[in-house]
Amino acid sequence: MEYRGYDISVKGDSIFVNGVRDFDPTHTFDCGQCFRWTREEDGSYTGVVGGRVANISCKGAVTEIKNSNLKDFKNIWFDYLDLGRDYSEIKLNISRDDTMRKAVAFGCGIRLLQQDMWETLISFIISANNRIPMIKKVVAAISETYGEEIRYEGRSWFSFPGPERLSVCSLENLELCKAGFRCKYILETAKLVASGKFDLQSLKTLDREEARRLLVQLPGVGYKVADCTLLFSGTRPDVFPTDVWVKRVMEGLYFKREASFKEIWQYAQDYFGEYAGYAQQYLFYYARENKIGA
DNA sequence: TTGCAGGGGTCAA
DNA sequence: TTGACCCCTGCA
Repeated sequence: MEYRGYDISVKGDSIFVNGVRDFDPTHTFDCGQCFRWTREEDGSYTGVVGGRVANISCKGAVTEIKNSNLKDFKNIWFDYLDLGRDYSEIKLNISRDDTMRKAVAFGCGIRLLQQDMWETLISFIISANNRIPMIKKVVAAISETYGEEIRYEGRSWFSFPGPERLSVCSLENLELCKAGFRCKYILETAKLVASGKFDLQSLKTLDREEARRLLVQLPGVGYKVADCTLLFSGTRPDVFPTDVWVKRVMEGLYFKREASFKEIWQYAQDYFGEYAGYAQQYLFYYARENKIGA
């Protein structure tokens, strides 16, 4: 059958999506935007999204989603994998110089996932002054402790707990998940969201600066975490999360001198415009994998 | 083996 | 503008 430009077929518990361009699971799941996907020996990735476990792999233009069905594909995976967006146009748009052309070629299979806003927010609160393997461990520990168990192919997976669940756990228990000084931020943020004092979904309808201004009022959230939350939840494609890596890369490749975070943010807005977030992700992946700025 | 610096930031002074 | 911060890893 055909669905929104893709040729879909179903075999057993697998969905085969034919016609997917600009997608490589390694680029997408290992570029630092998500922390819940595990690489399997065959190069496929298994992860948990919205209480569903799936295994995703790619052969040419055919993407296979195991442990899925047509309904889940339409309701979850199509949007999650950002399949409604034309990446060729984005790549063309942001390939404004040699550096960006190299970065885009290097991470050609990156797609920006439309992740759950709540999980993204907490994940990036954990990311503060932290490294990716550690962030993954902490997110996994929180899920195992407070989430729902899901069995798949003899293994246990766990959904990420909602704000209601996290808001009622004790700080002492949460600290067992090894988030360190970030635990109190997680707990306080959970309470604000669970009580309705902070409405995450409303961010989708606000303009960019208003959404950022609100997010940084949450404990443990500064502009970097706010921008990651907005970008990786598919809310705003035009933010440019600027961490020390991106800062060093921008200084080295564009400014040729030291520059402030604010300066870099403004430059990215002017230079990359509406797709600044995509540019950031290609640049970051390129820089990290090639140790540029290390 | 032990010790120490520092990490994809944020907060408070 | 600057240091502290949990926890873990890498490297003397």
